[in-house]
Amino acid sequence: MDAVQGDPRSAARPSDACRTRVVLDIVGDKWSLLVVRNLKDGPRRFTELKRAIDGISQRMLTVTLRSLERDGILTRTVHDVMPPHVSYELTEIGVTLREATAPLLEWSVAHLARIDEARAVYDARRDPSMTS
Amino acid sequence: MDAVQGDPRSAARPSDACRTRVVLDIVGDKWSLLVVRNLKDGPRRFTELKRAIDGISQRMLTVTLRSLERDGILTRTVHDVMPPHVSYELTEIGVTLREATAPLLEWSVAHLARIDEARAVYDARRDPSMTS
DNA sequence: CCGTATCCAGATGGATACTG
DNA sequence: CAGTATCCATCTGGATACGG
Repeated sequence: MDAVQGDPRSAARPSDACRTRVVLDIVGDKWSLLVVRNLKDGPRRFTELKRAIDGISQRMLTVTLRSLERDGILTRTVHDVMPPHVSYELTEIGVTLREATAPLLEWSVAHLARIDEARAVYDARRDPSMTS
Repeated sequence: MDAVQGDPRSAARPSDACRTRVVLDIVGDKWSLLVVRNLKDGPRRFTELKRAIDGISQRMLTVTLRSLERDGILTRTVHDVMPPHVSYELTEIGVTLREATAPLLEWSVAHLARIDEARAVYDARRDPSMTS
């Protein structure tokens, strides 16, 4: 809680932790990144998102959208017609966030195979499926 | 589980979810990103990391390091001397991962104020601290 | 010094049923 | 259509104690 004393070569100052925390608080959960990516081509309705994001429950879509709305990543617009019609759209900040996540997504595409391989090697050493 | 049929304009195919999942499985937890960032200047010992990352418990540092090792993000090297000495270092892949996360960190720095503001506005509307 | 083991509280998220 | 409410299983991570 107090200021860092001692040698400053040690890497992380509290603000460092703070920055990573901010990002993870926004997109570190199970669905946020997926929602943000699904809004890349413009506004989408609740049900469209529900169908596009495979496996998400109604509750989690609502929770995720509310959280992103609170953070100013997207806007929620109610069109008061029958039947009810609600659309979600990235804000300017939301667009910049999506762009900032792009390298990470590309990274995962580029290295997915290597990661699977590394995991297999690691697991094989610890759990060699050997008899007795 | 089966192939997507119907109109392809709907944004996310299963592989999309898969990619985001891969990334979040690696750095989506509470400490991984912090550990990766703390290894940016070269190898660090367990205790160095422990002191550098404020608030992390011994258990979580171990768990996080094991996970990153399994994914091929870092290497664990035991120097068999007295007292015991273990050092951790980013692999080539680990370095690329750190680079891929940089935009996201910069994004959080650039937009932190706007996000706080957005949250305050949102909360003020829903919880106006009004009497009855 | 560098862990592992155990226990436990709180957060996360899925299923289901109900509403304007 | 677009939610909300409730309940519950699972996961995450912190505290503590102990071991090589």
